[in-house]
Amino acid sequence: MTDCKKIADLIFPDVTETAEYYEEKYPQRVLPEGARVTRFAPSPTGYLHFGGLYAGFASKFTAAATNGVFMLRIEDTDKKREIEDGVSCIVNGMTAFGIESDEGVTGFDSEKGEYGPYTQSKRRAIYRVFAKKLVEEGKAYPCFCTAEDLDKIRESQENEDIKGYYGKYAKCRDLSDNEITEKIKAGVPFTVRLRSEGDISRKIKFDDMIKGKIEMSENVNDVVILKTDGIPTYHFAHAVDDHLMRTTHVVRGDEWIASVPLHIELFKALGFRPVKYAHIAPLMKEENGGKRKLSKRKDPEANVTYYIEKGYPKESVQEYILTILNSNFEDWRRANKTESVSKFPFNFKKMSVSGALFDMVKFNDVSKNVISLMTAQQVYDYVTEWAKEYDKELYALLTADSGKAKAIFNIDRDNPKPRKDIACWSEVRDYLSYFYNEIYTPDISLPESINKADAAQILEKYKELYSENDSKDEWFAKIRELCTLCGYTPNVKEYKANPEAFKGHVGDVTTVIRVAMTSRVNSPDLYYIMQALGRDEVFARLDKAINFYRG
RNA sequence: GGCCCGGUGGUCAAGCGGUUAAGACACCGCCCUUUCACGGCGGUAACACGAGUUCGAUUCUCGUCCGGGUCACCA
Repeated sequence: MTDCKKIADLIFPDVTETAEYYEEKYPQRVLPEGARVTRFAPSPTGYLHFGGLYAGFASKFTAAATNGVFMLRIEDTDKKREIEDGVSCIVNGMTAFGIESDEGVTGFDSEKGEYGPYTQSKRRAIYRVFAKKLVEEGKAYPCFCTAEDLDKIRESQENEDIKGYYGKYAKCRDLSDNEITEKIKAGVPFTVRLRSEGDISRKIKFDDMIKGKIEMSENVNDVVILKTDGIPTYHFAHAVDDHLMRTTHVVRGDEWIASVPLHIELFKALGFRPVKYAHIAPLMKEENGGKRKLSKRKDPEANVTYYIEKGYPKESVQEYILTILNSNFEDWRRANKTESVSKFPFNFKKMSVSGALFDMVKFNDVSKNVISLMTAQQVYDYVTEWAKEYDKELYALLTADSGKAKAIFNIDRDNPKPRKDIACWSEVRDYLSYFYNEIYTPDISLPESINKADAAQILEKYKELYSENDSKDEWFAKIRELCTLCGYTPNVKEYKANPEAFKGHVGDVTTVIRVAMTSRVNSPDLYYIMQALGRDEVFARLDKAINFYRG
């Protein structure tokens, strides 16, 4: 007859508290009906992954949509993989993209909320209380197998359908009290394993919020719950933490589905009520015509700092994440053009069951739309804030004459059909380079349809006509006049009806002027550009172009 | 290999027994327009395959194939 109590005391001489103490310390939350308590629980093992942000948003939105609570918990139980500023990477990444937590870690060594600590390494004592309880009840036991022992077991299981520490492979499952006592007294390192009561022929069923009903065999593995250093594994920490923090819904990557039977068994063994799960499919990346998981190592866009460096506003990131997170988001957005995303009724049922391809083209489109709706002032503020850090030269240029900069950003912006030119702030330098000689590198080569002699003629005539005091209508009237003067027609329809009669139409003429002014065939309204440039610069560029075309 | 999940246009996706199989991005064309855009209209393009069940399957069942995940003292 084994004396579990004795073994437990032997293993956990440091434990003085009881499970009941913690049950009382972290009482059931008092929340409105249907409120969900969720958490984002990353490990500080590297930069914040876009997929992590994606899952974090899903957690955040579901809590927000139900007036629940959203927590940030740091899962730092693997000291080997941890990196130094891992926690700040996570916290900064979340604030940069506007995911605020109601409770949890707020920075290095700081947190808020009544259910903490929210950093697993600070919860060691708690885990040990519950592990001890399991040992006392005979539901867990010490295991003295070494890494080599385990390797051998693995090798011997090559032809086994079920791999792991169970049945005849679970060598330490039935050690006698004496053996255990001796080894522990001798200081032999050990882990604590769950004594699984699962049966492979029995099925467990659970209802995933996203994937629906799933049926799997019960867990049979005596998995380790406490490592040799006394720190819990993910599985054990998950059960203890989410129970004590009174989490109702666990949103996580679907790589966890396979361990749900284990988690359910753990909750049961601990006497906890299981949480509800929502397993999210991973974001994919296209490669050689195939799909693969967005990779931290291979894909720069997997790192959220990529979006910060490129200067994507957080609104764009949120908007895009929502479009791939909930299939009806775009419809909602069309119906609620200016509404804050926090008003969106987020719903797991509208989530994709399989992994979506991360589409940079679509993301840029979404971002252009978001930015097109901003005012010139907002754009200016965002750009300068970004440039201050990532493009000091641009920052200096913009802030030296903020009036000019805002006027530039305002071109074609304060109207019902704003342009959609900018996807991120790092594109701004190129977008407005021609307004600033300091960063402008002219390249006034013409499209093939226009020859240099004609271009030079247009420009020469235009020099005689242009006046910086013209109103927009007057300016345009002169462009039309210029067309006629040079053998072009101001009327596009007329040109199309009779292309032989003209060298081209007004579009060609403005293209010549546009190229001379901006080095591009595509730009915002030319009139305002020329206004912003000023008389001297306009003529200087006209002359320069004429000389260039005359050779 | 065992177990789990998935497979609708190039991409993301609605639809869940009877539909001309939505919509968005991309692409093409037209219209609007002083240009460039924006916008509007239209177009190309899809139910992986094979059997069932059914009066009728994209929708249900089974099999095949393909993709993904998982089988650690990592999370």
